[in-house]
Amino acid sequence: MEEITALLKQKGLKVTPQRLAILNFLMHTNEHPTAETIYKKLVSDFPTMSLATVYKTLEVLKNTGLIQELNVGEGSFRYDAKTTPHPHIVCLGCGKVEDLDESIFKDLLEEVKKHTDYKVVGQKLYFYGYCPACQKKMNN
Amino acid sequence: MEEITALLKQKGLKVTPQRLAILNFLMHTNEHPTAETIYKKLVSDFPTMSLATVYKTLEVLKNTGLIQELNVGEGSFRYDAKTTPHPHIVCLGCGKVEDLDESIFKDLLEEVKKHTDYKVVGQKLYFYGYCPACQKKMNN
DNA sequence: GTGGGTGCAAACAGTTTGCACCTGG
DNA sequence: CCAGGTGCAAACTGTTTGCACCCAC
Repeated sequence: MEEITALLKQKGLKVTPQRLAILNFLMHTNEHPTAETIYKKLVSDFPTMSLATVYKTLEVLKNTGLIQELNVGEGSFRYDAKTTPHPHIVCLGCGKVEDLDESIFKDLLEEVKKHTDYKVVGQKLYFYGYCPACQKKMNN
Repeated sequence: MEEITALLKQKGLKVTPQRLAILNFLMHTNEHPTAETIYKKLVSDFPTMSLATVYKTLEVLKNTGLIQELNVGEGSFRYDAKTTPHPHIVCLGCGKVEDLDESIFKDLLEEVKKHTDYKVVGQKLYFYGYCPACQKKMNN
């Protein structure tokens, strides 16, 4: 928990129990939760926590670069404490979102720059498919 | 307009003026409009057209594969009548969305399949940057 | 004629905002 | 002590739904 306190201080943010809880949760999960999910996981430990605080906190964490926001094409955003640009894969069966190795796109950015006169500063790569568990379900 | 009529019939859809207008508009623009944008462009010609109809129509066109839905990370969806999977680039200055050549990711899917045990069926690639016009603005 | 499509209004989900109170530094 | 954070409720945006009417086939 100290490293998390340090991260927040380093960005000039006040260290509050709510921020610690949210950032800590995001850094120890790989399920790419939505604001709603985060809120539900945390209310039990922080009964006064409100959804508005979760949103506001996610906003500041995003703006300071401590987390990144994903949009895999649902009606809502997901959040990820792994801030290096890396591709995600979405299971169309159960909706879960997992990381893919970023080695996949080693030459991709160069290739894009060659084909456009935009000044490229970021990328989001999403793949869609069926996870092993859902494939099994479909074969039954 | 006949080709559009044919496309709808071919999918077993009733050919209504609203559907013709929406699909026609999408097939002759490259601006990747939102439902709202489509609605605003069409009300002048179809004063009785409602936003609900636009949404319902986009839904059926999407389900029959005549258009695809994009989500570049705004709060809303955009629609594209070019249904081949191709990457998009989003201008962070003015918000416009343009197509990129799909040749960019020729080996990408193979690479992904090698790194995952998901059954991969689709992909969405978004790049973010500044278009030439917005770059110019920033330098002034 | 009838089943599917349309259009209105109302409902809904996710997110944002205003403001009084609270608290970390 | 006070600037900034929190929490509630209300507002807002984008999207969906229920239902009566309409029209393409």
